Amino acid sequence: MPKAIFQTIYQDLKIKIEEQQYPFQQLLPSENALVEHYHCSRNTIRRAISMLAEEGYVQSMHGIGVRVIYQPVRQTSFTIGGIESFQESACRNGLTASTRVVQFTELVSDEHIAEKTGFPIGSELYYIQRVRYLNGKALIFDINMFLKACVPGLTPEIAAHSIYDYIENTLGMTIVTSKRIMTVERITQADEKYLDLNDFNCMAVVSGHTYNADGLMFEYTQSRHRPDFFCFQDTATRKQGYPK
Amino acid sequence: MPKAIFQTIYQDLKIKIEEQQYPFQQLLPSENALVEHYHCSRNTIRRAISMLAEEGYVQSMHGIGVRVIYQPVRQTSFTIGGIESFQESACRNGLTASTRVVQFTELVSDEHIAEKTGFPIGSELYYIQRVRYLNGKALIFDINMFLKACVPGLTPEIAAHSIYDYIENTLGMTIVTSKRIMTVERITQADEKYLDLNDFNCMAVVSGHTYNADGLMFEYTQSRHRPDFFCFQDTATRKQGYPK
DNA sequence: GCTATTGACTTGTTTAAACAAGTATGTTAT
DNA sequence: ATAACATACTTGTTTAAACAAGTCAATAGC
Repeated sequence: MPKAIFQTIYQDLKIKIEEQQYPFQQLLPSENALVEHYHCSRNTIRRAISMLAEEGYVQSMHGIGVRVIYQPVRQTSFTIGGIESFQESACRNGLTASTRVVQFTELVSDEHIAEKTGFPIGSELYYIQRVRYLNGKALIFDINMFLKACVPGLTPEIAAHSIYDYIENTLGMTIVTSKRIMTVERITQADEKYLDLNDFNCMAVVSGHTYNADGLMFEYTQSRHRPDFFCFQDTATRKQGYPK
Repeated sequence: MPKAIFQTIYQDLKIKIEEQQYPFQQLLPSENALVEHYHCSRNTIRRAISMLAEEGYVQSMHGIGVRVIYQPVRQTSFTIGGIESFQESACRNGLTASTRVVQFTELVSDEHIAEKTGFPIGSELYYIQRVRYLNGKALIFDINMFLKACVPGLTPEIAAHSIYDYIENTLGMTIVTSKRIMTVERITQADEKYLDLNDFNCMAVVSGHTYNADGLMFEYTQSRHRPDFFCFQDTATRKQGYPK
């Protein structure tokens, strides 16, 4: 439900670019032209455009215009982007997804856990292990740790469905920022035990720290993907005025 | 060299956060307080803050303030971020780097290459293979393809040093946007031939398309990393007003 | 024919103002 | 005591305006 004007314009432009009404390599209408079209101020247009630029849809050129650099990508594997739940990602990738909870316990953060996850020593946590199935194949092994105080009433049943759905819709908590680190690690015994591995000896691992609307880190997640079903997309823009 | 005011404020706040003058979990001074401090408008302050939020340094909370969520990260392996050359990354990670050019040829894009790289069929390209050494170990295998028309006069000597340095400082071209895809792939014969692999049967692969200031894609790169020396960091923020 | 300049575009930066909306802390009335 | 309200903060959105700076093409002057 985008209520803000800039959100509406952003979405509208985005769709038009994806549908190639504004084709690859062409210029968008000038900011002033868009101001007339959408009946808003130039600042609002610029905000929408800057969001598109961040996502690698367009690129502004001083004195020239705004060029479309979006090209449709064929999705072959399981693509990760933004802050999404497993359900959302699976849906976007057009795959049938299911989840099996293989461990659901509580524990208290000790020195070793604190070092690895960033939870202060003594924090009470839920510890969850889940196997994710895509089109029937066991491809992803998820380890989640939640601050118990932030996610009260979590059950294995909820974990089997969607924890994010529970957090956002039942608890009414908003997820805002997620910091993630991608690495490639050797397979573990748990990987071998639970997943359908094809003689791979490595896994694509996404480790993430998630913050709620209060700026409190309430989740640490490690998501271990079988290499041939893993894909992560990113767009980087060069900062102007780099040091030196 | 930040000339813009918002750049200066952004850098100043960033340093103060990194030095923990504004510690983790605390609130920044309010926007109005910062307006007084920096003698600028609120919009300019907000722009600096929004840049920090994008990088996962702070998180704004409506009606409350702006919370610092930056925590120093220990850099264990070779970290990739932003748009950086190999030289820049190596320097930031405190490693000694060297490069060996193992192939330097020209070729013309055919159907197969066009499909994989996005260069139009018939484009004249430089094709370069390089082995990257970190602290003396062969850990990264790079494949680069450059639009010959955009990077004239490229030589193996330049490739052994820094192509980005040549592009930006000698040719005066500006690199603006880079779209990257991270995957994990099985090792190839070239990986085995050139790199010091420790019985890994996978590589961390970063494939990237780079655009210059004209919005023209002029580079396709595939960078193949030995898993234990690969790390990619990312910060995602949840979009408000998500569809439905 | 060539160069220099002008002018009409484009995007980039900054300001000032107004109002909306969320949060916290009072005080008041019940 | 508690609920309701006022109010003084906070950040969020939008507008209008002015000027800077980059690009491009037509034009004027040589």
